[in-house]
Amino acid sequence: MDTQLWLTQLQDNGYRLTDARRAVVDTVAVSTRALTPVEVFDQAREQYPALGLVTVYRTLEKLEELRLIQRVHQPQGCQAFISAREGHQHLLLCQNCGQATFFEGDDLDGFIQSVSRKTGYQITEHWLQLFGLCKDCR
Amino acid sequence: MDTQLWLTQLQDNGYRLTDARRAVVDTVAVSTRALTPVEVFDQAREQYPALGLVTVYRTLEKLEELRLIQRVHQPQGCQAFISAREGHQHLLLCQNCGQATFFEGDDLDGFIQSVSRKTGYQITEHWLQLFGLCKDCR
DNA sequence: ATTATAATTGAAAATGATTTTCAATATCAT
DNA sequence: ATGATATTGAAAATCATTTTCAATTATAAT
Repeated sequence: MDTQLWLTQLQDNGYRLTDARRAVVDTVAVSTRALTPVEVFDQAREQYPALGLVTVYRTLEKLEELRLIQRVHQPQGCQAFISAREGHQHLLLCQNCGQATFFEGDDLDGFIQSVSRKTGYQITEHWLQLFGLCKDCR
Repeated sequence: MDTQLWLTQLQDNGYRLTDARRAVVDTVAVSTRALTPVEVFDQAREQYPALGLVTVYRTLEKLEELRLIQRVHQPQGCQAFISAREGHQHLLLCQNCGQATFFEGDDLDGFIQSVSRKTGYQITEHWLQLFGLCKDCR
């Protein structure tokens, strides 16, 4: 997956490669679901049992800063993270299994311009997120 | 504003009307910005100084349950609430002053259907939020 | 109006998530 | 190999939210 890329990115930005970080990176890079810090902690400890929860928080912070992961907002909470995509992509989340799928969405431009005209706002960013049931859960 | 409506709604749902609740309702119903529990607490205490923060949390919980307010998700955090609109509306937030403006957005149907077709998901809900600068701040 | 009952209150304590501090350890450039 | 320094995990601190509880208050029944 992106594991190797992420490790390289960390190193290129002056961060050191450690077993703790490798375990966190391996866990998050591979997941198709958004994971909370504690979920990352539990899964990553299978690979590196000495891992501390604090290190999970610190590593997630760095990965977010490098835009390799992104925070996922959901009705149940907003602490989960998932591997990010290049460019402008939106998320589609399965309400049953948590499966996350990205999709492109810049067909919105016309719509956004019309909202801008009507409201007088200068619009610089948008969040679009879809919820439903994935192929397997529907 | 919606103050009276909200109080009636609370009462109709078996909740009692108290000075503490009136202060919270007055504060949130009138605000054009999303407010965090502590912001509500501070503002509402100007009207009812004996108010406790716990009561703010409890009242916000009830207002959300009655769908009179809704939680606002932002990059800086997701603890703020704002007066909700009837029907399906989306939020436009000013990144400078926090001003919130609602807009209608169901022109998305075609787009959502196309994503559904491509991904195999049955899509039941969507979140769209725009960020930018309001008329006054741009 | 008075009363009885049950909801509501605020304070304090408990919980849960995240951040900071710190001494020990591990990475990596030399 | 060595040394400078980033990183670690544990414990403590902080911050947001929830729970507990005895006192108070709104309201329905009288």
